[in-house]
Amino acid sequence: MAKRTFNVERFFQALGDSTRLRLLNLMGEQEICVCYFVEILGSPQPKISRHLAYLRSAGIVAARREGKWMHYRIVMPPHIGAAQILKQTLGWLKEEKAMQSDRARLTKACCSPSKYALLDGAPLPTTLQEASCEAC
Amino acid sequence: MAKRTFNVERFFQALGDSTRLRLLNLMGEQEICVCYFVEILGSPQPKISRHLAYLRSAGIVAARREGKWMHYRIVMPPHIGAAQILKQTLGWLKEEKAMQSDRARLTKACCSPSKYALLDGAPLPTTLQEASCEAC
DNA sequence: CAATCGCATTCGTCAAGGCGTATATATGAG
DNA sequence: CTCATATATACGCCTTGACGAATGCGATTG
Repeated sequence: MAKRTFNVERFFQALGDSTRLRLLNLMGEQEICVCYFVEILGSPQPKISRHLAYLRSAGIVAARREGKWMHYRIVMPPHIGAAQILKQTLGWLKEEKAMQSDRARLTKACCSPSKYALLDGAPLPTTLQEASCEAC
Repeated sequence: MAKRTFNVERFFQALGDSTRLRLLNLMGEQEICVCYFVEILGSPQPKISRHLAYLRSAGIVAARREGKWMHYRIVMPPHIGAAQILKQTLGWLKEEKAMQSDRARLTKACCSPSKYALLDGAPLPTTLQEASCEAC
């Protein structure tokens, strides 16, 4: 039920919020379930859901249901210019200290999800390549 | 009196408005006086001024006074990631039909500013390279 | 000095959007 | 069917920001 026609203003507006940038940074090339966002960002679950809905309405992310869990992933906008901007933004975020810290916490959480009440039993992020468990 | 610390959210928010994108597109590599924006966009002058102030506060444009006239130009943000995004966005805008139309009208207006009440006597945009008057 | 020009700012109004809290919905478990 | 879990949405409150209309301000002109 995302917006059918891509909207440039909406696209930039979606990037104009730090919570949403943190979510995009965590997704990167992976598909992640909502409970991980809640755990890593330490924000209330409704807040996370609302921002994910915003990103969905802007055509930047897509959701997939798996049982009780919802997985979110980045999708490239149909607009080629926007897709380039998005890629560049994601690359830029990777160099930000705060964003690296988020990603590090995510990696750590993935190594022992059972230690986090919210994550126990939840599906792990998929297609995660760049970090293996030797970080633990 | 622009914001001293560059703000990433503010940067993207500044790009999330079509009027501001049109202004940035018109500036491109030139320095343009406010009356040209008013003439080309056909918007009320206070509206133009407010959006230019927003872009200034986001650290994307700078203003220079010359007598009665104010000239605006794009300045690259101190943040290297933002600068790249901005450049890419400007390149993208050049390919948009509506943006090309704006630029065409600007070029035409520059050829005979005396035909436009608002522009008569106003300083021409400077460092305009890519378009000469053979368009007329 | 006063008038005018070019532009910026203020004011009132309205819609969008961010937040926390509470509640609804969907799925799986028992 | 009932309950618990995971997530989404609704609600009320507040802030931001977009707009038109009016006004303020700096600079040139006479």
